[in-house]
Amino acid sequence: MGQSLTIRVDPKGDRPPSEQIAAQVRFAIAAGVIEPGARLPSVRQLAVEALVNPNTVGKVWRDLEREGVLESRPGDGVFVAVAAPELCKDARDRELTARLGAWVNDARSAGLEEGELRELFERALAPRRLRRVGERS
Amino acid sequence: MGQSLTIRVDPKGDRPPSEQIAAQVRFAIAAGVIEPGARLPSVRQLAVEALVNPNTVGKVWRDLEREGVLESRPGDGVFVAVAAPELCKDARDRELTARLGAWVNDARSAGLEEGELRELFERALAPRRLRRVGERS
DNA sequence: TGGGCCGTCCTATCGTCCTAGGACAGTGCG
DNA sequence: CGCACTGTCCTAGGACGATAGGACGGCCCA
Repeated sequence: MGQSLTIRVDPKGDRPPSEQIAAQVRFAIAAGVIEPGARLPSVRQLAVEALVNPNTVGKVWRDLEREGVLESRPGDGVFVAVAAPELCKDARDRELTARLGAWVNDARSAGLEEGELRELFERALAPRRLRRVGERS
Repeated sequence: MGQSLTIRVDPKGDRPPSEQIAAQVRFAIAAGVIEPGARLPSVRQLAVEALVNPNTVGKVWRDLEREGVLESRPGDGVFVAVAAPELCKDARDRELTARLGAWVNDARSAGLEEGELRELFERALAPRRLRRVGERS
């Protein structure tokens, strides 16, 4: 319980660091890893951990406050809002649905049939099983 | 048959226009919509259709030629290479697998169980059916 | 041969995002 | 009170991609 939250940022990912951080925070709240009233790492502290600029973290905190997910108390810290879980679950479902819809759309336009989509999905669900032939379970 | 290829670019999408065009071309080749030897739209022509800069299209043609997908004959046009379908199918499968893997990873970190993942997947496969609650199965 | 189309290349400019470093006011605690 | 910590704000700069406009040589066909 010491570390309630671990943020990982890939500086050369296809999505900017600020969005990566925001998405991870939203998902953590939706999953119940962080609960309303909980305090988040400070701008400078998380900046060191995630290897980003303090301004980048500050921007995320500000954006999430405008969404109603966080409550910022200058001089004290930022905290998870009461309505945050509901908001984040909605946002999570919307984002996951949109991404999966785009994936299905792209896969179909690339000539894959429904059976192949299902096969890829099953493989993605169980990446540990049926990896190679002779592998310890 | 008149229009062998229609490229759509969303200027404010999360991915840059050049990558959107390259992905659509690769997918079209993988799907068999365009076959080896076929001629692609000219840099200037596609630039007008897709509402992008000719330099952007030129960059895509050059990148895809370095991949071995296209063959550029200056003064004549760019054409689908013989080995392109194989290359594009591999690239397509790798990209779709990676994207779906990332999706499953994110969905799990957001607190969703395997059953919920399957439900979202079924819904994405059949967006027309089971829209609302009270519907015959 | 000449005109039109082709891909390529060049320089310059713009917008967006992250980085960098500093300054400020508010809060909590000893 | 005084100090450490908090979020916020400001200016400046760089990286990256797209845009803009032009110039070059190659290819096809009348």
